[in-house]
Amino acid sequence: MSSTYKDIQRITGYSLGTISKYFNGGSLRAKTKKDIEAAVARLDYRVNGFARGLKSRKSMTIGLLIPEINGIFATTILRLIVQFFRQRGYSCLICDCDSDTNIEVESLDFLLDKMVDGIITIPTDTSGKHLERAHTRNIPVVLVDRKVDDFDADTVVIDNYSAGKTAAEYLRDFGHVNVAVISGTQDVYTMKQRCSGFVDAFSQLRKSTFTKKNNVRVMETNLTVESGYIAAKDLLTNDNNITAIFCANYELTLGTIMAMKELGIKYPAGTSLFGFDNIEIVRTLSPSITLMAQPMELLAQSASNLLLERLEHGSIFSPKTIMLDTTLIEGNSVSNLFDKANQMKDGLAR
Amino acid sequence: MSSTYKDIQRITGYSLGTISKYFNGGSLRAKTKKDIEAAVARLDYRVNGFARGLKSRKSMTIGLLIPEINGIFATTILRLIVQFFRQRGYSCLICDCDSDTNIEVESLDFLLDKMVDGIITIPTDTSGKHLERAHTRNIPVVLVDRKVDDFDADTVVIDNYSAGKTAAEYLRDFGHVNVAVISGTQDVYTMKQRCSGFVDAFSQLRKSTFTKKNNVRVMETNLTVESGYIAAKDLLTNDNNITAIFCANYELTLGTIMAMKELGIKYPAGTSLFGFDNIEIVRTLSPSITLMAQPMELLAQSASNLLLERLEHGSIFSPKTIMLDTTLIEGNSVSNLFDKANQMKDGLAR
DNA sequence: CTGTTAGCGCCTTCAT
DNA sequence: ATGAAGGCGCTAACAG
Repeated sequence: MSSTYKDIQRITGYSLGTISKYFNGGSLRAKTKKDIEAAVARLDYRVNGFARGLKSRKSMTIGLLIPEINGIFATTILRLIVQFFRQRGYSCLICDCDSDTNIEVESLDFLLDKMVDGIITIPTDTSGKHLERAHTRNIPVVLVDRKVDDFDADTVVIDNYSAGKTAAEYLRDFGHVNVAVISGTQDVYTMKQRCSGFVDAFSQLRKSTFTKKNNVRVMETNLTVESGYIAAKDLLTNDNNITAIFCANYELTLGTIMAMKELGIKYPAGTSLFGFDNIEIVRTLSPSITLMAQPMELLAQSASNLLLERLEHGSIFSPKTIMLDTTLIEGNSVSNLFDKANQMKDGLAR
Repeated sequence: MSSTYKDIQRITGYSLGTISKYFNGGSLRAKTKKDIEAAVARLDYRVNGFARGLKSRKSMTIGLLIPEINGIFATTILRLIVQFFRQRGYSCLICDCDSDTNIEVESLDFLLDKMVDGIITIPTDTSGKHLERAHTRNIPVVLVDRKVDDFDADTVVIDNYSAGKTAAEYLRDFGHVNVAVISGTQDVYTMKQRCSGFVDAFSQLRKSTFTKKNNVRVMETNLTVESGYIAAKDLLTNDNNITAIFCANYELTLGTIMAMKELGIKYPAGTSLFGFDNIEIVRTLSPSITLMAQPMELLAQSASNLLLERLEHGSIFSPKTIMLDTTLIEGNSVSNLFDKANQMKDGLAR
């Protein structure tokens, strides 16, 4: 059983009101502070968060709800957010839902039951209706990475469509026509956007330049290294026309690299590779990978600031959406087919 | 502002006590239940966790405290534990401390403040003294993966020393003498144990068999893919005598594989590779990796059961330690130098 | 089976 | 600057 104000009162003689002030920043005599401080130390006293929350209705806790605790993107963002709020006196409560929408709802309720002051989530469910439960209780919600159809709240996403388009244009400018995408399933907001951007860019190309129908083979799989690896291996062993692969997220990029290396296919010489996310190991490989980089810090920071704003100024109305740009990081994983063609004409290298 | 028992009372006419029973499993008339149920639905009522916790002093919540939310081993275990407790009506509260002992203490206090009923932790601090704070409050603690010097509690670890030894003996039996270890720093319990087991096995070897001092070069670095990659690259470019590398955890294994592939060093032909942890992508690579596999499910299950036992039967005394065995998974990443020697004699392969 | 009552530990006026 | 008193929403023990 832990100690309470009463214990401190017994030791110091001060009243409960005075002791409360000590913990909540009232003005006290130096000696009073000292006395209470000593008692606190002696008792190893900690304020009871439940009792405090019961009155103040604030828990100084933020709920974080993400699809997978194993996803590098999510956990990277998560860490930055946790850090942000720790520095401001908030703790974070982390839930993952295994990409299961039922568990997602459960977890949301769990967070609400724990009286979190606000929620930042990468939603799994595409409708997002479950999040209404938070707004009903006047708990602000910030969406990160994925938009949602039926729920309006502050949102931070990157311009996924443009990212896909940029990748496509880059490959096109290097002469690639037969390309493939390794992507997650299209019910994931980011995947759909990135694929659409990519495929649309190539479709326009078809209309204008090419007579033969150009292929954009889109392979959909799970968002894991292993899935990407399997998909890439499948693709590379069965489709010999592909000159370039666009991987729509980090795990898929890594899996594809593993598959290529295993098959002895070098990039860019054998097949060109265009990746996503400038994090972890991919950042240090050589040849370096050409990829679209997301501004992770900015994402985390924007989301955190949006929520903090709501926490400090109340009101859930007129939500903002922030769309951040991705950056093309040029490495050496995409070959220039035009150069190649020229070189062959000139009788140079292969 | 959310609704309370009083609101339900106003609608149904039942007293607070009866309503409380509805939420805590007392026996009520069918009609009474129906009435309350209807009111609850209408109000979208949820029990106030603060008020409940204040009385009952139970939260039906387990605290999980780990070093890094990015570590695959930890998060794999974590998911299994969360699943276990979810099925039994408990929720889990996840904290990571960035491998920072100060944050670890803070996070522990956070968990205690949230009135968790029990804690499962992979400790960062090697002393573990901070965990006393939990026992003082009569909160049971279960340690997973790492032992701790100054705190006695239920513990589940694998036999890391034997794992290292087994790896060493395997390499030795295949004729490897100049070997290297890529490891985390020795202040991490598992790393120290695995390295000791490995190095000891080779030291004995030296005493008995070899005249020349054999090398076990131990490289210590951070427990990330990137660190393993850098260490392996360094090792492989600067030390030509090494015939085999033992990687002491999953991330280091993966990093080493990336480095080898990048340098064009094939395993087992170029340098042999002995890994750790049979998870994720490493499981599917070919040539397959020879490695020591940890029984992840059993680890998670054992830890969960130990804690559940404490939760249901009280008493923190006479803690148990469970030590689980690792399994040698034989792949094709270690070459048999004896065979090779024979083959050369016979004028066969390279 | 249902109602009454007395706190759980803390915060917040309102006095002093 | 300090003390006294009431109540936050819920639980539990005891009546009825």
